[in-house]
Amino acid sequence: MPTPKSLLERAFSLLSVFTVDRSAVTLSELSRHSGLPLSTTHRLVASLVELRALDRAPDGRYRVGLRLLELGALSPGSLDLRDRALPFLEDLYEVTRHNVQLAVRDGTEVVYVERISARDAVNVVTRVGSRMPTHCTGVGLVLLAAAPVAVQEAVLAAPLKRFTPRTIASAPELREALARVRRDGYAISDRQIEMITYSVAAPVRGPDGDVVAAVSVVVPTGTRTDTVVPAVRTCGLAISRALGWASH
Amino acid sequence: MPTPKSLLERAFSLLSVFTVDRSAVTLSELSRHSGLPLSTTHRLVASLVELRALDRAPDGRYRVGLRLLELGALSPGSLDLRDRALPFLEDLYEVTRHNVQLAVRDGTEVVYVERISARDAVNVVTRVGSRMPTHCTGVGLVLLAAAPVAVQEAVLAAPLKRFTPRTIASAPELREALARVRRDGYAISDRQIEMITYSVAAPVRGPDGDVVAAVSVVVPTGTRTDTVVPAVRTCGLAISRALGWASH
DNA sequence: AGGGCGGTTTCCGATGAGCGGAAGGCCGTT
DNA sequence: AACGGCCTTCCGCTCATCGGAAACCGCCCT
Repeated sequence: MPTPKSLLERAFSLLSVFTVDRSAVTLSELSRHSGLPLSTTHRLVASLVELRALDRAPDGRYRVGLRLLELGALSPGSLDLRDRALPFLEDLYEVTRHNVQLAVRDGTEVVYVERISARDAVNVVTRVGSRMPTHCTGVGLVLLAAAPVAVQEAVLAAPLKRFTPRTIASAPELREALARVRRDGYAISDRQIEMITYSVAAPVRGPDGDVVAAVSVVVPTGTRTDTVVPAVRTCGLAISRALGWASH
Repeated sequence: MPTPKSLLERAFSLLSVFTVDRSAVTLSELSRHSGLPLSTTHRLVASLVELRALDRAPDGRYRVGLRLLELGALSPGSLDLRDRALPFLEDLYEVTRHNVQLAVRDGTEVVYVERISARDAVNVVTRVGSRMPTHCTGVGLVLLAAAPVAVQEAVLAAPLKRFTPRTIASAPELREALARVRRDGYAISDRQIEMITYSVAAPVRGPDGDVVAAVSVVVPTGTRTDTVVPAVRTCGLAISRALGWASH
């Protein structure tokens, strides 16, 4: 948070203090974590509460306000995409009984817009609204493979975060993986996040044929791919069709 | 939008231009609908794009950015509540095969935080993040019945919007309905929104026993209540228990 | 009781960020 | 060529914002 100057920047650096494991904070915590002077924080927070962007709990702590949930629900993918995709995601879940996810790309990252979580499934690292790098997730590889070259270069140029020994961590490896995704039409991210799971992802296309999202399912290491892959690919095609895409 | 003066107010009046059926707008539309001068709009929008609160589509139109989805996902209910409740909501869906909803109260309105939509269910008026009045929805009645008196009075004092001939539209009716909810421990909102559906709702309690949310299921008019009511109530109790509530 | 402490709220003068009218550029359409 | 949307840039005035300081409020400890 290097000295934000504009008011909006300040306001957002306040909002950025909230994370999954820090969802209710006091005023002073907000001040400390955002780096803003206390009195400034106080004033801004008051405005944000006024606008319902923040909520003040009876105990004095602040939480993210429902206004933001409302606005977030309008973000691309949360509207058309989400509604149309849901039934097909449910089908995919029905078949696989593992975590099913729908994600879109935002810059060099992926953002999950929908998730169906199996009650007793492996992994729960992702949630709606959360971000992950593109290089190490199934959805990421699918979305990156279809992204503008500039974005791909940006990812390739930056250091690739490693989660496990199997994580793609070098540019050549990543290039090869992307080529494979383009050739095959789907991606497998094998034990890149955790050693006990791999994910299979397929593209979702809009009416013009460009990739607007990716579906994936996360299954335990050892699951046979020959049943999962067709299911995911079919799901991707089905959602694409529901979005108005007609294969050439 | 009566002449917002603070910068944040202006920014939010821009964001408020976006709605479910107006999710992509041009700069001038933003200016017109928000009432802000064009050059001001231009400057603010640029900042918001910078912060990823807005996205600019290739065609020049603006959409709500994924940053807001990310932040919205941290709002109360979207975190703890949502995750813990989901499995039980799925159970309820499994049993009823109709639209299942989870909502919290925000001031005098309810906001839906989770929804499981049956593919071929009646009604799709609600969606995650959307708001409804308290007086005419099942979840609304449950939440209002448990709300501070000040909130109840505020609702009773304001005009009650009527959707159908069956909508509760007078203060005495509403008082009686709330009393019934408190007595029975659940609410039935019969044909208040559409004449072809009614909804059954039950409270969800936090560790301290206070009502933090409400579950409901929307079923077609004519469905027998004696199977639906126990299912919804049980679901509400199950989620409460999962949240740490122990019925004294 | 006293006193220290962490958090919260209020005040107010200086200042620079934000304001928005105006002018100019870039399409399509008539 | 002229018109009419829409978008972008410029720039001098001014008022909203800034933040240090000081008071305020429980709360715990001695």
